[in-house]
Amino acid sequence: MKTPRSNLYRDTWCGTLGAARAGDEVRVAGWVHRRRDHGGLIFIDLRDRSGLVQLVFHPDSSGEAFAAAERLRSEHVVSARGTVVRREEGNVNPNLPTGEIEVQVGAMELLADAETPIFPVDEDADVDEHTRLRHRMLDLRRAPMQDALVLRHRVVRAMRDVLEERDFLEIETPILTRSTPEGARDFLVPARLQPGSWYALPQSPQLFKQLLMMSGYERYFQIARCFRDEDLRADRQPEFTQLDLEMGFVEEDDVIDVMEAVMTRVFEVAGTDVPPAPWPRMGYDEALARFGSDRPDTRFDLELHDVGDHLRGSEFKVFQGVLDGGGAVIGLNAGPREMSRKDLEELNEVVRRHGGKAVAHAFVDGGLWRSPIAKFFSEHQQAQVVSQLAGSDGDLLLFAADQRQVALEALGGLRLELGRRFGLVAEGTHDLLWVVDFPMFGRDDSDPANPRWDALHHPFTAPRGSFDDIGALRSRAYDLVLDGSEIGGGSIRINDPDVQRRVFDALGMSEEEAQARFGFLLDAMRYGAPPHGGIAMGIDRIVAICAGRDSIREVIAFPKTASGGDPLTGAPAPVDDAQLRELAVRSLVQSA
RNA sequence: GGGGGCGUAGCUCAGUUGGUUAGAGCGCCGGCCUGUCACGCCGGAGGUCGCGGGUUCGAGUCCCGUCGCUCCCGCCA
Repeated sequence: MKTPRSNLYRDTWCGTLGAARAGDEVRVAGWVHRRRDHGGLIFIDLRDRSGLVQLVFHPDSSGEAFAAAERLRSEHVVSARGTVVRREEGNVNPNLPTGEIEVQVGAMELLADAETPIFPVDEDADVDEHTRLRHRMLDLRRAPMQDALVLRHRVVRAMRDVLEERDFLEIETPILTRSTPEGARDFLVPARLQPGSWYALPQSPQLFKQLLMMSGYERYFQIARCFRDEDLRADRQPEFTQLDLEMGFVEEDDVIDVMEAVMTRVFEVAGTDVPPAPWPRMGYDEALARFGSDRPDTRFDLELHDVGDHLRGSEFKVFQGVLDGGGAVIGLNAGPREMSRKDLEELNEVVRRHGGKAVAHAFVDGGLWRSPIAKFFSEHQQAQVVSQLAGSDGDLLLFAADQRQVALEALGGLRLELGRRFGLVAEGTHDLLWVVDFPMFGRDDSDPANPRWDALHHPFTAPRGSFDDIGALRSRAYDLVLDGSEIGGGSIRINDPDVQRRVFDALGMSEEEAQARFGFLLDAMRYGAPPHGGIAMGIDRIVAICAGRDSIREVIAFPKTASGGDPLTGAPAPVDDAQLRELAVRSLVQSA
């Protein structure tokens, strides 16, 4: 860190002191990290943002400072003046960057008392997350949080740097905007000046950035806060941050090229070892077929195979029924695994959780199966499957039978669980790929009376192919996947109002409805809309993975709990009836 | 909306089959200590066992409900 401007409290950072400063008079300020009181000699580790330095208090050199030091406790805030002294030979602390020196204090001022911290600030021991969040100001003092937020700053800085080099403009878009059906539930804000009407917080700046392209800005980006009122997860918060960008006159390769440059710099500054760009691209169909996911974790194999062809015509009614019904039997080779009955039952549970019905198993034995279901299949069938799955003696083969997509996704979920359970990913290894060629629409049959098409990406994504077969239409979308986590996604957008109308139509939106909700976009397209496309990257997820954290809450200064609350501020909280009246809002919830 | 896990001292945890006065480490407080750096030694304080109800002679332990946290499915790019 650069030398701070000298003032009343400090003229140097604790963590920057070293042997080169020996003999200097310095003024340092910070928090009492630890104290070691030897009665006649007191050591204080003083902490500021830059690190630690050891202060020494001798009773003879400054009785007043020594007396004050006797009363210091953890997290007291002090400013101290003294001399940087080289430590004697045996007193050097090699574990401390400033361990070659110490500051012999001549004068000290206590700037603020501190109550005993509710949990230790000076060590990284696990503390219940709710306690950490309720006292986040203490938690944020601890090294892991400081490291994470510094890393986050560097990552965002790297993004800005690369985009600056490539002539992007950083432009802000509204936070109070109009409700748009981009899939997720909106956060709503009542409009006082127009009783009965509501703003929505943006799920993303999607429409605004497209308008910016139509307005001639050509290369835009924003570090954008986005809001989605859906249930939380380890990698999902109701408000989150994206690197949002859009480019005019581009096709897929242009956007991907920029993002590979951006992310390469990001991984560089984060010290995250990833394969060099360009990163491989995999079609959606292939990702699903091989890994049972549209965001495959390619750091380990255990790939999926459709083994149905070998198993047709068996006496095993479960498989045969599925095959007769147009379904598939998917298998994977889990490798040489010891599995108790209980373990196998747990695998069943995993498969069920991911939408499957059950998992069948067979151990490879002499090129054939040792399995409760082996008797239903001919030796030829067993051998064919063993061969297709490259099975060796002792390998555990696992099968799921269902509608093809269901079986693939269920076994894909099982694959991830096996990867975790058997530690198939070496610590610190990362893998990246682009997933491309997504279907434009997904079939939603959840309501049998009203089957319909949903946009798999969002309805502004440019389609590829013919509207004659909506199910076969592909989209010009691309997702970037890191270690099985979707860290970003984007697409080439529609810039032709007729195509946009056809997409709305396919989604079951009437002409009038489309005009009412997106008239401004359709209008804009009629006044000279260039071909354009872009991408949005999930900064929270990227930083979490680079920092090796399991949850994005670990890289957000003030995150929310799984129920959407903030234990620090108590948000969300009830408001006065007077406030509601002013907003023309009536609560349907009985107050307690 | 559904399923799993957790809730005992300030923090992290143990607590047997339901059985006397609920324990440990760290932290905290007091005393001693001039070269420690997770300082050390001696002593001490500290508990609504998340909350409510039930079963029982007796509940931290069993049952029901409830609250909070968390992971996953649904949902969500």
